Formats: sequence, C-alpha cells, structure tokens
Amino acid sequence: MRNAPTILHLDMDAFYASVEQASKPSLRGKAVVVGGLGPRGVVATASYEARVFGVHSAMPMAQARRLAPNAAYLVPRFGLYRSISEQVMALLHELSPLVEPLSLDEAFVDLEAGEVAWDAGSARLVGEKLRADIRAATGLSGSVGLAASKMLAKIASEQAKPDGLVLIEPGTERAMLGPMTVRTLPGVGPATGDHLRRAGITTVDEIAEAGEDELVRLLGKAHGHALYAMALARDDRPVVAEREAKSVSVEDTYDVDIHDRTRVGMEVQRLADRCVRRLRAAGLSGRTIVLKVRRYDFSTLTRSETLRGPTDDPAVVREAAARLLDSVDTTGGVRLLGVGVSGLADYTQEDLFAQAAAGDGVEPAAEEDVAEPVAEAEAAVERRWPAGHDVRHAGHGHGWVQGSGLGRVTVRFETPGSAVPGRVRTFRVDDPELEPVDPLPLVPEVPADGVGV
DNA sequence: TCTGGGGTCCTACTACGT
DNA sequence: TCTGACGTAGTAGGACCC
Repeated sequence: MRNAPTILHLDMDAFYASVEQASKPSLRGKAVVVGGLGPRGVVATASYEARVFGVHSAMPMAQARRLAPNAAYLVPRFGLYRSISEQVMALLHELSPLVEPLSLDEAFVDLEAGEVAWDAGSARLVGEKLRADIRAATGLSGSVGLAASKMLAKIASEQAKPDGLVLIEPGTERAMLGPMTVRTLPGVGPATGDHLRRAGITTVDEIAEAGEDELVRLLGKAHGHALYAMALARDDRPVVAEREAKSVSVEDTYDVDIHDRTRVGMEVQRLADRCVRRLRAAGLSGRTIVLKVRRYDFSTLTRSETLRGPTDDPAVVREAAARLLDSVDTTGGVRLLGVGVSGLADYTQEDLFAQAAAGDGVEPAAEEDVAEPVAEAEAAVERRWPAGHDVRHAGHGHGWVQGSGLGRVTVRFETPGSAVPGRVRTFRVDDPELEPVDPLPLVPEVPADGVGV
C-alpha cells in the first residue's frame, strides 16, 4: 500500500435516476425509480427523494410501488447512460492513463500514475476539480473517495455520498475501519455477514482480533486471507486499466412461468442466438456453453458443456444449449432461462464434428443483424412507448412518455433545458404525428450563457 | 415481499493421466 | 500389477458486485 492518498474512487450519485431527472425537468426534486416495470421487475436505482420512502436497489418493484405510490417509474435507457458514462470516463482519462471502470457509474483512478497528485493536498484539489468538471459536462453530481488503496478509496466515496468528497489520511485507516460493521468490507454480503455474526464477529476490529487462522477456518482459504488483510487495512491491488471479458451471457425472466417444454426449447434457441450476436459484436468466440434454468421455486441450476475449440457459430451454440436442456427437469415451470459462453478467445476453431452434426440445411437465424435492438420485431404496441423514453410530436415538439395503455400514450413536452415542467398531452398509440426519438444531451453542447443547466 | 441482468471469483467434487 | 499422491480440467453451485 502506498503512503499517499492518491487512489481515487468515483461513484456517480443515484446515476440512472439522476440522469432521468436531468433529462426531465418535471422530475427534479421528485421521487424517481428506474427498473423493470413488469410483474417481476426490481429496482435498479432510486433517486434520493425515493430512498426517503425506503425504496432501494434490488427491491421488487411491487414493493417499491407500495412504499412510494406517487414516484415516477421509468424503464432504464442504457444507451443514454452509456453515452454519459463515456463523457465522465473521458474526464477521468485526462487525469491518468490508469483508469479502471467498474460499471457505467463507477471507476478507480491512479492519480500517481497520472502525475497529477502526490500527497493529500494535491489529491484533494484534483478530486474537487473533477467533481466540478463532471457537473459542468453532464449536470450530474458524483462522489469522490481518496485513499492509499482501492478498498479504502471505495469506502471513502461511500461516506462522501451524496455529492461529496472524503479523503482518508494515511495512518488513520485502522482507527476509522475498526468500529465499522463487517458488511463495510467489499466481499462481505448477506451470507458471509451471517456466517461471521454466528461466530460472534460483527465489526472490522473483531475480524482482526479473530486472527487469520480462524477466518480461514470459517470462510475458506481465499476469502479468509483476503478478509483478514482488509480488516488490517492492507490492500495492494493495483488499478488495472484494461480488463478482458471472461464470459458473455444473456438471460430472460418471464412474466409468467413457462410450463410447455416445446416453448422452453424455443426460448433457449432464441437466447442462444442473442448470445452469439453479442459474442460476435465483441469479436469473440468461446469454448464452454452454459445453460441456466431458474425454476418455479427459484431454485437455480446450470449445465455446461465444453467444446473442443472456441466457436461463434449460432448453430453450434444452439445445439449445445439444446443438449444441455435435455438433462434438465422443467416440470413445475421455469421463470428464467439463460445461455452463456465462457472460455473466450478472439479467434474461432470450428468443431468439425459439431458442424457435421449440424447438417447443411441449418441457417443461423438473424446472424447478420449484429445490432442488438433489431430484435424487437416482437415488440408489442405498448412496448413501442416505454415509460420515460423520448418522443417527438409534429405539433408539440420534444417530450417523453409518462405512461401508456388502453391504446393511449401520455406525453410530457419538455427538454433538459426547460425552465419549468412541461405540458402533458394524451394521444392514440398509432398517432402518425408521434414518433420515438433519441434522447437530447443533458447539457447543451454550446451553453448560450456559459452557465450550463 | 417475492426476488433483474450481466458479470467475477471461489470451492467442492469428479475424472483422468502420470 | 496395484495403489496412492498429485496436478489439471471440467462441472455445478454459491456468494458477491453494480
């Protein structure tokens, strides 16, 4: 571990929900919940206003609606989030070549490698400037943690939320960490937390007191050693810029359990095709095909098969997935199906036997349409107007879908730059003057007055 | 209350070759 | 020839993260 707090962890505040609020003036200061809107959806992000009601990530949507019936419920717009994430990541790359993204809204930066900070004072200045730059570029707030290691920088940014900066001075780590709950440490989730609690360990200090041998006995070798080191604030993991993907997978949870075995088989074929499209779009192939089945009672099982060489042939993946499905009992119904490929390579070496078995007549479905969104031929009329998505009306201009149903779609006409909440109008879903459009930028590209939003 | 989707890593077990 | 030790690969499941 270094002796200066020059590892920075950035965490954007309630990212998806904040983007939606920035994009829709009428939602600013309001409870906003982003997530799956189907009967089995869960919350991806809740705005801070929604958290007041007890709504949080990973909570079933139905429960969120009971807690906050008046919140705005929106489906995620990953394309928009990705484009804003790219803007933020570009700002991080201005600080250092060593940027390690963890997700769309989180990243580590090694400030020392970027030669922009070497002590607490310079690190704090860099962190504050970064927060200001992010706000100017996107209109959003991010929290920054600064410390001498990744683990501590992440804990610091957690403490800084929302919209703050926390720097942990080297030498103060153990005293700060000691009284905290074991769940503070990365890698301690509900199961490990319970396990430790049953052993009488609830704080970080108690982990340190228990000793390494006891932790290894309780949690196994890898986890035990790692946790003991973290409890002593020892963490030497470097910031790693480029991480290669190790697997590619797709999965679907169905609104209603599927009982019909033929239908299950068809869904698996569709998922195999989607998985291969993703694989090809990334220029990859893989050797191990994995089938995932979640049954009606939420029990989950996986079956896998390793081929002799990597493939990106849809027919090969489909057949492997079908063989794997043969070994699974689906009586009682399935709520989720998934197909994945691991053992990735960036070349293919087709399995001749599998290809021979595939025969000549098998044409891979939709092999050419590499672009993901094309798969929405199946999109129902209602799906054409997902809650929160941007639209344009020939007469009323730019707006977003507040809701749809019963052949009607309700639109609020406003843009990120609107000073006041816009007007609401309702149209027929087949109104020829209404069309879906791409989101507008959150901050005007060239601010007219230099003030931004 | 009823649990998404996309990942990573670890562990335990089995099979197999030496 | 039989047996055990050991490393490696494949498989299944679980925990965790955002």
